[in-house]
Amino acid sequence: MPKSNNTPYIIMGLLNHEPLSGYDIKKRVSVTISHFWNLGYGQIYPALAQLERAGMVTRYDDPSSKGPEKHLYAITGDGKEALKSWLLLPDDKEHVRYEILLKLFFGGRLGSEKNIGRIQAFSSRQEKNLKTIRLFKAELEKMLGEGPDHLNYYLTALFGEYIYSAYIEWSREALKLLGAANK
Amino acid sequence: MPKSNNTPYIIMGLLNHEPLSGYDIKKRVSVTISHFWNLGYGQIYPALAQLERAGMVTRYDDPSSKGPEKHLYAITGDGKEALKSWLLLPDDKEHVRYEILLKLFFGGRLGSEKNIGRIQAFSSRQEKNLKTIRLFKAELEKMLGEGPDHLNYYLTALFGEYIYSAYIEWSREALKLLGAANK
DNA sequence: CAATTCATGTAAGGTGTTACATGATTAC
DNA sequence: GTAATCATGTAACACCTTACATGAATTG
Repeated sequence: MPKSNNTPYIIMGLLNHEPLSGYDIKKRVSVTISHFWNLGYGQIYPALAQLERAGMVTRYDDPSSKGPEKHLYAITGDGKEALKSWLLLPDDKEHVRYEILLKLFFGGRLGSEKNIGRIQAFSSRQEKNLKTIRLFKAELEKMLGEGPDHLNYYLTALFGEYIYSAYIEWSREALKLLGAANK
Repeated sequence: MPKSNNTPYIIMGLLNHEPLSGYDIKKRVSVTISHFWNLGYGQIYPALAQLERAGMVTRYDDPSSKGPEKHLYAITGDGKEALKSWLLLPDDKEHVRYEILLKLFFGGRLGSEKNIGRIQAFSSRQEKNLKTIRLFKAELEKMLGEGPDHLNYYLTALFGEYIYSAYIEWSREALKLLGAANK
């Protein structure tokens, strides 16, 4: 999805709570927003350098770090402003890409076994995702009273729960239809 | 999502039924698989040229076409083989990107009005998508007896119905929670 | 007669993934 | 002592989007 470039805003959104290193950012992203928007190191480190050049964040070295040097980044006033204007913009439509549906769509002549196996693997993957997001959601539920942020975090976890459940329900229905056609 | 390069296989999958032009392919994609994998002209035309060079498709000019010249492409034996091996490969995990969740996640301090408006716009969009996919699904339902392909097409439309419905249900629940927090 | 659709393609630029390179510290 | 984790970054490449360029035929 070129032309969006949300990467710097994701970073600034995280830095808006506390200073973090590139490595920290990657971990935060992995456990929270990676379900709906993932980032790699190859995006994070260059974006941090660019944000620093633009005066959106400032860098300083963590004195308490052992081992490799740790660079912490903090958001500046300009960064906060930029983050806010981005938040006020309307959101672009969602982008999805399901290779499983591509192979299902074109794989009618493959025999139902192949298609059944494919859907079963998909369903198992989604069961795992559902478990993960439910743990996360349960954590957030405990903190719902603590300010407006937690409700919003909770809503994104709830989204995941709805979607993963829908994947699983579709799988069950699809397997039923394929099984019936097989006889 | 670089490194997948499913574009040529999508094209060959479509050509496996009948010869088509680049323009035709774009239209087919739009009404069928665009819900889970879209392609632009900037991908289709170069991919067709490359497939021709690789001997996967052959090109000939449509004699019956009026106006601009129309180039039809047909799949070759090599192309059919390549398509089949791709179909037998396991599928890569799904890739999703929801800008709305990004802005929800970071937008807790914006005030619930903004967040409510965002979700309402999202929900309307999904209502439209749901209507579209239901029309498509109804068409396919009529043809379910006509060979194994139609069941598979139907399953992808069913997927869309499940997902769009889940989006809408989540929206309703999220709006309820935001409304309650607002009081 | 104006707008839309038919029809093909290229070029530029941005985004995202993967592999590579490096090395210290901690846990088992 | 070996594996995993901490930690930073670069480079190459592939992919995708957008804008551009062109022009005929059809529909209202």
